[in-house]
Amino acid sequence: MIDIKRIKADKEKIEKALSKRMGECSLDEIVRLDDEKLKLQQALEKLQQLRNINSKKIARLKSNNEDISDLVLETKSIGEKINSIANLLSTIKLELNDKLASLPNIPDDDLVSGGKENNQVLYQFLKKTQFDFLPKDHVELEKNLGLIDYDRGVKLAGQGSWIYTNEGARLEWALLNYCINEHIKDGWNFMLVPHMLNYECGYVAGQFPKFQEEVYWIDNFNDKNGKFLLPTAETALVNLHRNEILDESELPKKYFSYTPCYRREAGSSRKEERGIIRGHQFNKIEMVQFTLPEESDKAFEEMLTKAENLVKGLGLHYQLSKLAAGDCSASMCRTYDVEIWIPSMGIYKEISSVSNCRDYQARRGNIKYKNSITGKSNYINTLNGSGLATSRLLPAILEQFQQLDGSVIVPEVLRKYMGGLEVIESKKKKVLKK
RNA sequence: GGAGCAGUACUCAAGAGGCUGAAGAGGCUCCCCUGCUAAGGGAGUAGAUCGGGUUAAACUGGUGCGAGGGUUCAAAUCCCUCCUGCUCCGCCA
Repeated sequence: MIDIKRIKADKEKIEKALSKRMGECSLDEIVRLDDEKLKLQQALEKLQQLRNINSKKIARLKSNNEDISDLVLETKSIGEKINSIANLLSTIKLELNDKLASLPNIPDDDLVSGGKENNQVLYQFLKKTQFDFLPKDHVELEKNLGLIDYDRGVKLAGQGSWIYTNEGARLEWALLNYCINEHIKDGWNFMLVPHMLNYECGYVAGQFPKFQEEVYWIDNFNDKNGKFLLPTAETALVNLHRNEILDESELPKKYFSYTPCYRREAGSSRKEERGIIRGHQFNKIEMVQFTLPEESDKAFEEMLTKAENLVKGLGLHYQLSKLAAGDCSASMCRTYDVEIWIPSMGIYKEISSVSNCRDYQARRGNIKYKNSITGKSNYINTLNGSGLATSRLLPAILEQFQQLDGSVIVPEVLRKYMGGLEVIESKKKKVLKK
């Protein structure tokens, strides 16, 4: 949610900034609605004041046994006016709120406009893997090595579902453990959150109302108390302090969580998203940080570094991309993606998306902090970043670290989570090295 | 899932249609006394939010007693719906 005062103070500038991500954009209607809202509110409050005064007067007269009938009649008609204005006001407020809530966040000044095609690669770690043999793609490797059972996944849950089997499950689990332990080492707070959330969570995160059809609803979302399966742990973590006023001394607050992410992904199966690259349920560890406004840029760098270090630790080739305004999700002011090299496809796939949301979600969720000097409260800043999407890391590891004989070298940092396993080999000649 | 009870500020709590602009206690802040602990005395303490006002304050109006509606000139108080907690019953890894 963008601050309406900011919109009114700086309309053209904000319109221009928003047009970087959504094309032509006019805020005239929003400004008009807010003006009208203020006018009605002032009229309403005047009448309310009058009614309060009269009511007191009635109480006094009545205790003296004086006649109150005229005053009651007059006050009653004030009450009727109040009702009609209040109704009008609440309609306008709803309309204004709908319009404001559907605006995306203001992209940072340094972002280029346009969509994905304008993303800039900032950095590459290591080089593309060179093979002196014909490398296999991850689906083939997963099948040969018995790591993923696609057929039975489909049998159990339909298209877009799979089963991690044996060493595949262990590798995935090792990746999760690796990430979790690194975050704990960095002093972040580990949270295991509910996977079924209420509507408010999606709204605060900025995913609703726009994307409310892209999550799985346990109940109908028209039902006020309906719940949905979270599409990312961000949706839960960002809501941790909803409607709270935190003490400045508690900040920053750093949380991470592991959850599967449940997404409909309707109609999005393409060739380069075969297999485990995109599905209806994938594993991800998500970081969320709550900071003072003046510290969110620093926090952004911290989270980006953390995400990158996790990939570096695995020894994988990746690139860092700065997203163009139109490619950032609606709630975010800026987003950098960590993208992993998938040799068989010849492309880089996102495994972490680190974003600064500034006060957009905090406004939606009424998340504030109290300034220790002025005693005043102000909106907090929120940031989020994957650390990391393990379900995409696994295919990258298989493809980048595959050997001529079809085996795959296990990254060193993962071995301790896999009983010392160094190489994943085909079942028939599997050897456990020490 | 069913039944009963409850939800008031940082915490506990009084409150049963107008003198509540929410008593009282604890806590917290400040001051005094004693003196580095403990104890005692005094003062302050609705935070939040939306307006008006101001360079900023001061000042000022509205909202507010779990949430949302309703009744009434007037609601913490009466009525309805919902949410949450506790107790009991049912079900159950």
